[in-house]
Amino acid sequence: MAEGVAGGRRGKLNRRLVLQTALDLVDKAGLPALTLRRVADQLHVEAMSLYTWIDGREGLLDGIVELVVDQLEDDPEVLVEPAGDWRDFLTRLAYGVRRTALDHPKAFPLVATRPPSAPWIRPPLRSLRWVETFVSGLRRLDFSEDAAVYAYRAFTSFLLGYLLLETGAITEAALPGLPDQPPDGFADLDAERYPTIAALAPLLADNHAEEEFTDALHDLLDRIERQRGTADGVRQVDSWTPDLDGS
Amino acid sequence: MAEGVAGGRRGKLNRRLVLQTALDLVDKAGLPALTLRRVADQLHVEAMSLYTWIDGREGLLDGIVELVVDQLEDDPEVLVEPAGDWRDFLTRLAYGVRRTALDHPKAFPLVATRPPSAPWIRPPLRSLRWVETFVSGLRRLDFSEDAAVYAYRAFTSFLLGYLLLETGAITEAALPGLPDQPPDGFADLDAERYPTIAALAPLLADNHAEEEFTDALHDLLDRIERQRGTADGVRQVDSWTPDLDGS
DNA sequence: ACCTGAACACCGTTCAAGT
DNA sequence: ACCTGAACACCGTTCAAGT
Repeated sequence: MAEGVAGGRRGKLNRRLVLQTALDLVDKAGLPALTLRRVADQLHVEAMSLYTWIDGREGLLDGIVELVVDQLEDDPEVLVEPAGDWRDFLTRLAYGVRRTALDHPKAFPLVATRPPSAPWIRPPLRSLRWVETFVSGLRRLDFSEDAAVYAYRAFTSFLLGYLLLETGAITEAALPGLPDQPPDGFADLDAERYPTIAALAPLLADNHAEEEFTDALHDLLDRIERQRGTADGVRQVDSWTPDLDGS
Repeated sequence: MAEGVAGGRRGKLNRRLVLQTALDLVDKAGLPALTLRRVADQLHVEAMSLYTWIDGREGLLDGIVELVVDQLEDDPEVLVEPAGDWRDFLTRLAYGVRRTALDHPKAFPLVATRPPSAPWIRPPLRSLRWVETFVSGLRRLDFSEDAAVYAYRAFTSFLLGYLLLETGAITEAALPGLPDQPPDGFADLDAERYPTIAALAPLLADNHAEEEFTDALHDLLDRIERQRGTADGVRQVDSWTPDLDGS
């Protein structure tokens, strides 16, 4: 079960090794189990040694997010340079992000909630590289500037909400519940107070995660296509005056 | 700025007072600042006294989520019994959840990521009460069982992704960045490596949160309406055999 | 029934010291 | 340049003791 790097140190420490060990720990034992001292233990090293490679606990968390997000680049299905049409481009990207999330369900809340380094970098596509890949890809596929930015926002909202719920449904087996119950959570339901829930229990318990993802993605792409067809960007725009601030 | 209850204890402790003090602390100082000892300090009490009212730190976090989610019931715009059509019902609910989220942007990640008590209870509508309200409301408005459950899933995914990003964009002013820069985050951008981002900087920085919410909600309702019109629930269903497990 | 004092295990982080 | 030992402040949680 995802042994990864942890378990014994070979050679010297390095940033990548520290981050991978931390991610392994989260994957196995969950976020609350992640402490500097435990990561250090795995590496047969003292906790203070980690400070050479990461900027404290906060820096470690950022590094884990970095590792998860960068993993997307190793996915052969995801195309950094769009080859087909834009629907193909975004579909491959969406499934790639989903695979990454499902690979690390316990780390995904971190990807979702760590404050990004700039307000316009949106989880789960939270790196300059992926923002550039996304918008430049769409620009090359004849999206207007407005449409590309609109698509980036809609795409990230969709992925974030959807995947956070899907990974969450995986994760929450680790609860203080009774261990010998079926994990549906309907066993102790008060059917008097919640009659509709009781009636819909089999439907609610059913899990069609992948089909729902496919359906919702399809509708999202339709939405992006529709918006792309309209004249200007997000509704009536009042302040598109392109005054570049900064340097 | 949202003084709330904290600052001095009048009378005896109680669960509500403990939770409200904790929520105030998160609203003001952020999640990392939340410790049992600090909550106790605010109440002029020792940390151990809290254990009478909450089940440790984990219980405190769950209680905060409870408080935020329950706040929705006090929103006069939100109708627990649907009065108009289903679009009105869901629109009021959506804006109500959004108001709640924007009231507590720093607590919203908690609402989003705390493991729910059952896998089919989906943030941010994460209480039996709200699940019941949602599905029974739609059932009364002539939604089929399948359509009501489908709508619940689509609605929660949408709200979660959208509001987590909107509240996140508010929160992340508390970063280790230089304090005298404009907070756009474009100042130190490497325009060579990220030319499209640089070109789209003004568009990316622009914030149309409310219009985007309105747009996306509109499309979501269309999607629900479309799905409602189709024959069965989520695509071709293979296992709708209603075998009620549990007691 | 409710709150406290003392204690414990564990945590992140520092700093001077080692190699 | 990299790692460590010792120390510190702070944390959650326990338990017996107070009222």
